[in-house]
Amino acid sequence: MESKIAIAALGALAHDTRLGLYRLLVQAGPEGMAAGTLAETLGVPPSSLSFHLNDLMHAGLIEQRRAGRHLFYAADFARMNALVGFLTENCCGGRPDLCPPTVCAPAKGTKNGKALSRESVG
Amino acid sequence: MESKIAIAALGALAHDTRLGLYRLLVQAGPEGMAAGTLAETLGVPPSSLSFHLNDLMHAGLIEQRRAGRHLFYAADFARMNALVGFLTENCCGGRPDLCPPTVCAPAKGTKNGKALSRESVG
DNA sequence: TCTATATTTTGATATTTCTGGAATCATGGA
DNA sequence: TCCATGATTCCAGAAATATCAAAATATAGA
Repeated sequence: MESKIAIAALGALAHDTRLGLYRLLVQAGPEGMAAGTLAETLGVPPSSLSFHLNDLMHAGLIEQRRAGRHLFYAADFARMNALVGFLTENCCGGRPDLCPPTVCAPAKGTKNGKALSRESVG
Repeated sequence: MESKIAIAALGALAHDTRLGLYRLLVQAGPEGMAAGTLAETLGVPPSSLSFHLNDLMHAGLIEQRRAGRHLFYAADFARMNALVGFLTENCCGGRPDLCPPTVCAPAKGTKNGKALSRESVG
């Protein structure tokens, strides 16, 4: 049952538009952004935007809140943290100390845009 | 270009069989497991197994190595760490200190099987 | 109510991904 | 060589996803 939740989240993020949306919302923080702003920023037709926002919501990765005529969306950080925990669960049989240093270790120095660039991906 | 890499990794993990494979390999550590053992453990037909292992390899999430007649697969932890960094990059506009405490924070207490269960997913 | 704005839902088509049996390839041992 | 084992590739049908124009819905203000 838990893995279904994880698969929904991973599948939701595994798409160009939705990944862009999610990363925008991570940057925006708890305040989030209006649908219209997101559509404009990413250049996505309104119907497509709704489709993808809905996908992210069903996956529990973002939340919706109304402010007048605008609908704001914000990232749900707890879900992401839970997802990462699920993926690395029981790493090295639960004995990460028996593994090489870089294995089972959390990412470092990745809060400012250095992640997944050439040096870490090769 | 970077986001294509992330999408490949996320899409690879967003599938029941592949997620099961990856999590098995995370537990197995750097030594990895033989294809046959994986097939038997998950009850997947050989052709399907190859298909999915290949997907994970193309996504850079696992590596292959031969030992006699057996092919061993092992998780590539650096790629996972880079992926997590990419997803949480520039969180709260790069000022996580201005956000509530649980936002932008790395997952905690998730090395032993507690992640993505009811208390963290709600 | 009427109109304008913001967003979602519908629906039909196009594209991609998944599945697993059969054939093929690679290795090690007799 | 020949055979057995371990694993991959090929293939075609089945299933799931993506796209976006058009219609529908929700809200605010005159």
